Amino acid sequence: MKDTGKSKGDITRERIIRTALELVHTNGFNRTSLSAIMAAAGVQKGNLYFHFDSKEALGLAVIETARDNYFTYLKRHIRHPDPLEKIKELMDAVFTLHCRRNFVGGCIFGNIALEMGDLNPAFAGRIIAIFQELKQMLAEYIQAAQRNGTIRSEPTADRLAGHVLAAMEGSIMMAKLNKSEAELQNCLQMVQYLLTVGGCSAGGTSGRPDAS
Amino acid sequence: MKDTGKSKGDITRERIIRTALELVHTNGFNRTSLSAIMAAAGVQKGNLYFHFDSKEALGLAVIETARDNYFTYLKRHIRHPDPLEKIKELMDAVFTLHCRRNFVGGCIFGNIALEMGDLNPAFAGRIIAIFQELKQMLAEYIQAAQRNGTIRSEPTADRLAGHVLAAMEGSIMMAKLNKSEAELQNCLQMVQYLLTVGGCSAGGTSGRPDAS
DNA sequence: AAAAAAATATACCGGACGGTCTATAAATTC
DNA sequence: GAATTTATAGACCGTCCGGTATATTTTTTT
Repeated sequence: MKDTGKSKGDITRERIIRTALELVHTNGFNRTSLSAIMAAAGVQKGNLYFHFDSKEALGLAVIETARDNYFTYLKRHIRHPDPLEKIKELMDAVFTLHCRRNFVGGCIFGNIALEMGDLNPAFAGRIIAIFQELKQMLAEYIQAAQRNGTIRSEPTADRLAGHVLAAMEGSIMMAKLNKSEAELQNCLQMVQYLLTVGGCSAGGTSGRPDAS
Repeated sequence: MKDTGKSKGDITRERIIRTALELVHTNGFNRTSLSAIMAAAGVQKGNLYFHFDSKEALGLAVIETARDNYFTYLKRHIRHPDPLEKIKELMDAVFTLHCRRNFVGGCIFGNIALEMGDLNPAFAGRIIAIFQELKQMLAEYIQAAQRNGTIRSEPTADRLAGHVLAAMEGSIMMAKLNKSEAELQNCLQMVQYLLTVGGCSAGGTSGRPDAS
């Protein structure tokens, strides 16, 4: 038969990754055992090791898939032409994701960053690159909004983007810990304050956030 | 002999906690094995289990000691009478700590928050309380500065404090991941922007941060 | 000094871990 | 349809894990 895209092995491989992704997201990498992945994916050990050389290799594939899912999801939710609105849409999309998960798991990239940052250079390198992508995405929107006049021009777009990303990760940490969206909403408002108050010419499309 | 404070057992117990604290800080709780603690503390298993009922009990004692060390350290480094300066001193003290560690380990509370937040309610509860203490500390300084006129009065002190704490944790995560203090310094500056720019009457003792 | 309590040492346990090896079963190629 | 590659299954291994049970030493009390 001609090659029609996905072979049986590909499907199994993807199912393993998808299953492992969910388990790693909620339990962390080290606490997710191969046997747990095998049981959840309905796969025997020999099969798993046919598709992946090691647990680390599977972990890297999981990170890659998580990244792809994440950016696909983000791009699907950022539709507004105005750059400042795009930033809000981005943050809102991220935070909605965590609310839907009932704050279980938190940010899988942040989790891996803290769990493996000091232990596995390969993992750390991939997470660094993913955060860099995210920061770049934010920085482009911010820069456009600065040219637009809807965001203050004083601190560099890069600096502002770095802070927004850090604040988001910190807020997600607090949300996971407290099982509450309060800190996520607060982050959204505080970032709006930081970006728009003082030194920006126009109020943009939504104006200043209220202090409710 | 009369009781002169620390018995031999107390000293051993403290040595175990101190050793475990360092190991947990750099490797995480789950990846720190009892045998590693035993080897590093020069203690046999029977001795360890004489002082602690379980690994979890030891972990809770470690968190408690880390908390005490942390607040003692902070209070020692916050000396300025001006509340806005106190906030800067606090952040600076925290960040200096991480620089001195060469960004290895990061924030032990944040680490445990992400590692155990979904898995161990006892751990999560203690970390929640510690972050609450920190937030309260920040909120008091912020509120004083708001009355002072050196910090804008619009968002609640509580809201601002929550954001500062989240931003700090996120920055420490990035610093640990990238082994760089850049994100810590950026956090300090962005927080100063957020707190002081727009709506505050006076420039305080140090004025606006430059964008270097 | 004897008795009691506190503190430390050591051997052991069941189980889970990541990983390897070999045997098949299924699909593809020739 | 035979050969060969791809894919799956399952038994096995050495190691380390947290925890227990017991023995021994040290300290304190009487």
